[in-house]
Amino acid sequence: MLRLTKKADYGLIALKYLAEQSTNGAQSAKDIAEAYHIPPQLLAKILQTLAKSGLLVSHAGTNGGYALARSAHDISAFEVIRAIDGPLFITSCITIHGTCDLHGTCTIKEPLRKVNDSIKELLSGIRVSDLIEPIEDSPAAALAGGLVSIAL
Amino acid sequence: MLRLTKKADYGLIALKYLAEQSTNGAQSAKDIAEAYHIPPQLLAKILQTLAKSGLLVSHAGTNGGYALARSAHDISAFEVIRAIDGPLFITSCITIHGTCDLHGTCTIKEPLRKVNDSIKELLSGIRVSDLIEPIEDSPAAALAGGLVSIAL
DNA sequence: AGCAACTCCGACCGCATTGGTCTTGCTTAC
DNA sequence: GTAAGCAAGACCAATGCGGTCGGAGTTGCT
Repeated sequence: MLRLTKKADYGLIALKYLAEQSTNGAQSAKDIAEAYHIPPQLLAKILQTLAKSGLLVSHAGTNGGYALARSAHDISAFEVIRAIDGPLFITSCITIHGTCDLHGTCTIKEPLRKVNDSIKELLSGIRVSDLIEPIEDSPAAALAGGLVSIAL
Repeated sequence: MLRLTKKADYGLIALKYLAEQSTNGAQSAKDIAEAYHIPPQLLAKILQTLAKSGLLVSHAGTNGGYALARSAHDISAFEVIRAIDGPLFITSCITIHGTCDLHGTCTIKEPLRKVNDSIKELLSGIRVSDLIEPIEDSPAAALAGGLVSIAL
């Protein structure tokens, strides 16, 4: 259920790495890939996508590479996932056009949309900076954006 | 992002229908399929899966069909989705064996697992019975299981 | 300025999964 | 016995994910 793609995984890992190494200037796709044993060319493509989305800035040439466009604290996991996987939704009922392909007889669309929004808020509350420090369960809870309510 | 399969959609729709028609005895797969313009044979396969998972009871023969095994109030959306789509997880890092394929260097596994659990709780709080009545935003909020907290 | 190394960038491809169909066999009610 | 309905399996097409390849542009060094 609810699988997000490997690309999104890689993207998050890369962003975390870039956040950690932000003082060392730009990091090349190859370096990041080697650090985590990720297929280099695949990661390169992911980073390109993120750069096109404005989350990263790219710098070509020798000693070039990628760097965060914003502070790690201002980039949410939701933005990253949406940039990579596209604006997909929890259910096929909810398309980009908002229309349901079930001839208007789909009756579970609205409840699922609420779930969709809740998940969206959930992910929006998670920042790249939150991924860095080792997890401290209790105190980080407040930091993470706290509570997400679901109203059916 | 976070798409759940069309099969799960169909399954939820069918369960909602069965909950509504629970007083009329068993409903055949064909009837449900026609009511919502769903491919009959596909829905049949989905209902078989749900029956095998113990969420539905099947009754063969004339006037046979499917009925809810439990009260609509006791079946959560999470159970339905898991029964149909299997025990998949939000990220490829979290496999059934709990091992990460990134050679132990995956550093975002733990945060994402928390997200995974939160979504699981979110869906567990939604019952089939909640899908039936038209959405009343405010009062239903409390009914739906209330608040899901995420601790990073 | 010219060269060479480095890095980004876009197009391309195989394969797994999903959505959907067909066929056959078994069970039950009338 | 027959018709209605479930059960179960193989089978097929398409979408999209994961991964690869070659090219174009930029930078630093001499």
